[in-house]
Amino acid sequence: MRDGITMQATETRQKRGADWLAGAGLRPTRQRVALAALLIGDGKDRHVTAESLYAASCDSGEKVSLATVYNTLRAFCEAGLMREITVDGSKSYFDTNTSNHPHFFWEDDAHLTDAPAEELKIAQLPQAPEGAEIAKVDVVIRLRPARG
Amino acid sequence: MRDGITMQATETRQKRGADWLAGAGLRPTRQRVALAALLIGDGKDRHVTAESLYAASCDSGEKVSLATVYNTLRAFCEAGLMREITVDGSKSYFDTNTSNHPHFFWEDDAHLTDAPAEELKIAQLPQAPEGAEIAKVDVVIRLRPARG
DNA sequence: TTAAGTGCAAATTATTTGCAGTAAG
DNA sequence: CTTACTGCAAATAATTTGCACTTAA
Repeated sequence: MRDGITMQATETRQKRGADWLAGAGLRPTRQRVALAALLIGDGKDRHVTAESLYAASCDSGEKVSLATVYNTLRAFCEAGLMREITVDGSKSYFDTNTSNHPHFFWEDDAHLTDAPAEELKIAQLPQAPEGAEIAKVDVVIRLRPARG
Repeated sequence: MRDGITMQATETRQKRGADWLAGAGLRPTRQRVALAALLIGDGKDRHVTAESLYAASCDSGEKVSLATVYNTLRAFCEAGLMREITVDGSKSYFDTNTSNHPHFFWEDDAHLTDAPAEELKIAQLPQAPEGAEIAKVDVVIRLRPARG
């Protein structure tokens, strides 16, 4: 073990992943535990696409098919463990932080990060039209490299 | 002419469409004028998908291929005549209202409408991280049918 | 044992593109 | 005339699905 703080034993990360699954009543299969470990193993929030998570799992040496990555991300969302974020028409992003919060979308390399929720203050929101109610408000702050 | 107010002559609508194109320096081909007439012919803002606009053009009797609808919507966006809105991972929406304003997304039938910009008051926005600047802030208010 | 999960390859959906023909300036 | 536009059909890209096989409970 080269680094006691940042490099956790794989077993620890997998334990956390398994617990996370158990909390949602999901069957802890080898591939789900592996993906869960990659997603929340170090306790940090993460934003992934199916492709990026698939790449990460390949890198980590775990063998999980791309179809399973897709199915698993869907299952995690349905179980309330993750949230799907819509920012770019072409692909779907998934966030391990399920609280309601704004996002930064970096237009130059199309990646997503959390924006500090406490810095966003909405003083007034348009009211929902008759017969409808607000399900969710999505705020995406698109960023580009600063000029100069 | 059955209705002098709501039913405008096709020529009038097409004239408007042609002017709109001319204002952006786009060549007024038959298909562009037809699509433009459908989009802004009556002066109202409109939200379309490539498919919905294609369907509308078929209904109106104009013959425009789906590929051309896609290419034309892109061209209109590049020319600044329309704005692309990202709300649903699966398809792209296009808005004839190019001002910065929030949207209502009706989850039950996946359609989009404008939300009143004056009713949205953002008191504070997260500041852009070092080296980045805010290009745009997208606000999408997701609606579901009110319970009951 | 048995219902749920997995992996592959084929299917779908939204969108783009190559290219030959058509039309606008 | 000359370059941009159009339409078709084929190509892509992201994602889903059918189905035989595996595995957790």
